[in-house]
Amino acid sequence: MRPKLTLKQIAKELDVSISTVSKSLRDSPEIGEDTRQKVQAFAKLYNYKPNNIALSLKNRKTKTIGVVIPEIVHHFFTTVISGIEHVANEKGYSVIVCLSDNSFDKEVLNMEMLANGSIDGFILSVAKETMQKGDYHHLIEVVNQGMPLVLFDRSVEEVPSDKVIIDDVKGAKKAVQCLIDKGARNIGIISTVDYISVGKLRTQGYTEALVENGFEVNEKNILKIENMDQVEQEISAFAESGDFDALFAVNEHFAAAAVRAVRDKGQKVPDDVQVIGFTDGELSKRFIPSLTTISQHGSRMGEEAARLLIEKLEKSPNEEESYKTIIVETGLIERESTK
Amino acid sequence: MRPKLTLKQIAKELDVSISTVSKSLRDSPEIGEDTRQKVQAFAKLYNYKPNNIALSLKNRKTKTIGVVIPEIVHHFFTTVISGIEHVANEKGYSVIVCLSDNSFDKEVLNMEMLANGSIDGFILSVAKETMQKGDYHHLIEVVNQGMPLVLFDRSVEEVPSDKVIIDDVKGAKKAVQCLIDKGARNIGIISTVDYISVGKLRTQGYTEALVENGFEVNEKNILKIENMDQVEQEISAFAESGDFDALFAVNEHFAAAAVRAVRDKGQKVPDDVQVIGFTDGELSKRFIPSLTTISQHGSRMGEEAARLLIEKLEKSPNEEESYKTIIVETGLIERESTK
DNA sequence: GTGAAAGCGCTAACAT
DNA sequence: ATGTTAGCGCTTTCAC
Repeated sequence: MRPKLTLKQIAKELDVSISTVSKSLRDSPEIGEDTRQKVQAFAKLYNYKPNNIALSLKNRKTKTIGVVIPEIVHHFFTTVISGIEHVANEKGYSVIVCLSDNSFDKEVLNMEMLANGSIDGFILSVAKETMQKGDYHHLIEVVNQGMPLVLFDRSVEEVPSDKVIIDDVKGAKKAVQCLIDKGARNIGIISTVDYISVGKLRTQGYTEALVENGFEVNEKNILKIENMDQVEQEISAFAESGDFDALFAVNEHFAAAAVRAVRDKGQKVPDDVQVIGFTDGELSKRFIPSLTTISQHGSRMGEEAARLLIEKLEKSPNEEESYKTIIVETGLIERESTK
Repeated sequence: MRPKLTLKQIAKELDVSISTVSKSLRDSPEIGEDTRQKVQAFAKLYNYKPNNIALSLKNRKTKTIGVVIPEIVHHFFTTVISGIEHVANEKGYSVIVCLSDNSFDKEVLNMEMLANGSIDGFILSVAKETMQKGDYHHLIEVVNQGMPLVLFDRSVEEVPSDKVIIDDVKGAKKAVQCLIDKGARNIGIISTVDYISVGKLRTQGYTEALVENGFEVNEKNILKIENMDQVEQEISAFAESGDFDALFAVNEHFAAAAVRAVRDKGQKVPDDVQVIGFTDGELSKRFIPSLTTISQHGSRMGEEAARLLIEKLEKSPNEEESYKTIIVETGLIERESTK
């Protein structure tokens, strides 16, 4: 077992001072040609690589980005991470991923841990529980300490920071408009409870689209799923409860469950009931029928978030503060679950 | 903007020495009761937290685990990460995730980056390209430097390290046996090319199961998918090519595609053709028909890997070296795609 | 009971 | 052209 080489050891080995070694390796003009050659050759031979931790301590920056997300077993977040990774690596940054499990406490804990020098800045999507509590101290605290923060997807107005979001209202309108254009007249929405901002906004988009098309909004056509353990049952009951010719689901699981509920009811998708989802994942693509969906472009969001963060990290500290919000356009992907 | 507090500042503020502050905070008995109280109160008030980087440098350990995986947009890896995260956090470790994108070069680069002091040990699943090349220098190098490494899923014999794998052969046999028990007589397998060890092993399991049951093995019933861009077409052609009454797919995408191919051919799942997959993801669960599958217990694998790594990290360095291989049992989850 | 000093690995201003 | 020194934030040994 051969432990990692340090400058000190090289210096001893070559019988020069540590700083000579350091300068040689960084091609400082102060150093004589021959010494430089010698040192570089030695370093190369033994595959010297500077210690990141020491560099971090010295430079007061770690070149790593902390990502905190509610859950990873979720295709959307996964694509976001992938987007973040790509631009981060491109610019020489590492990514450290923490999961909040949608818990407020874990979110706080993770952030504290990372904020103590481990990272240069945050990219974060707020935990469900945090939104519920409406307590954003930890986020505000972090920006007060001068650590850049980019919020994405589940973002909150109360925190002064860069943001990358989609236009949920517009996306939902797009979905509903699509259904109306395809002849739907009695459209149900399967959404989440209102404290999840995306659920709320998508419901709003649904309502607006109906109104703009001169349709009535019927509260009975709006399902807000509370308990994630009973998604199937709730959706089944909902489908039974009304005479829908189209259903708009705010995520792909709900959409899949909706298709199943329609089937169970003895109706056909898309002939009797059209279904449209939100978030374009594997499930939507592979499902039979494959699901028409509003795509969120997760990896685009990740890329934008990373770019925004790195931009902030690398600008001179005395530039004036300003926060951007990037709205990533949603797309409509038509597949088999609509006519 | 209020930057992070350091020991130095506390010392100045309280007009004591840095070491007094340090000791007070760590409840050293050397320090007088009153000073200790004073320091601790101050630290608490201003929410002092020690700098991780400085601690890492001092202790020569980072309390973080590096995870390198081929891709994240893949439910299995996602569940593994989630498993790793949970036990890591429990034991006070952070997790830093890097993607190799199945590229040899990116795998090497990522590992070099992480190995330079950023982490205490690796959990890794080998990139496709790396397996293809059969070049494991970077892995061996890392263990030679004394950095613990745990390989999971796509593991390689050539590297002396702990391993967490599933018994692919046995899992595949379980799948095929299930099909045979349910009356299948002409079973096709949809696999990957042989340099992907899991593809090879699962194909082997398939063959063994057939032989053990007194069936003939027909090369024409074995599809090895080469080009991931043409999965659908290849599977369609394969389904058309034979008169199968059951198909065993080595992952869930292939299984979903198989169902579709069967449908396109005008046959029914499971009545005419039964289908069974490998890896239990969202897709299998939500698909219609939902897919019978061999489950890999990704999060169990992640947990085991993390436990193995942390165990090694925390044992005294002079204990004798020994490598464990943990085989996580596969399970059979019966759903609608089999009779 | 408190503080000074060394050291983790590295860089850079400042000697020589 | 090379070396010495200080310092990033922290712990710990050793003096006082």
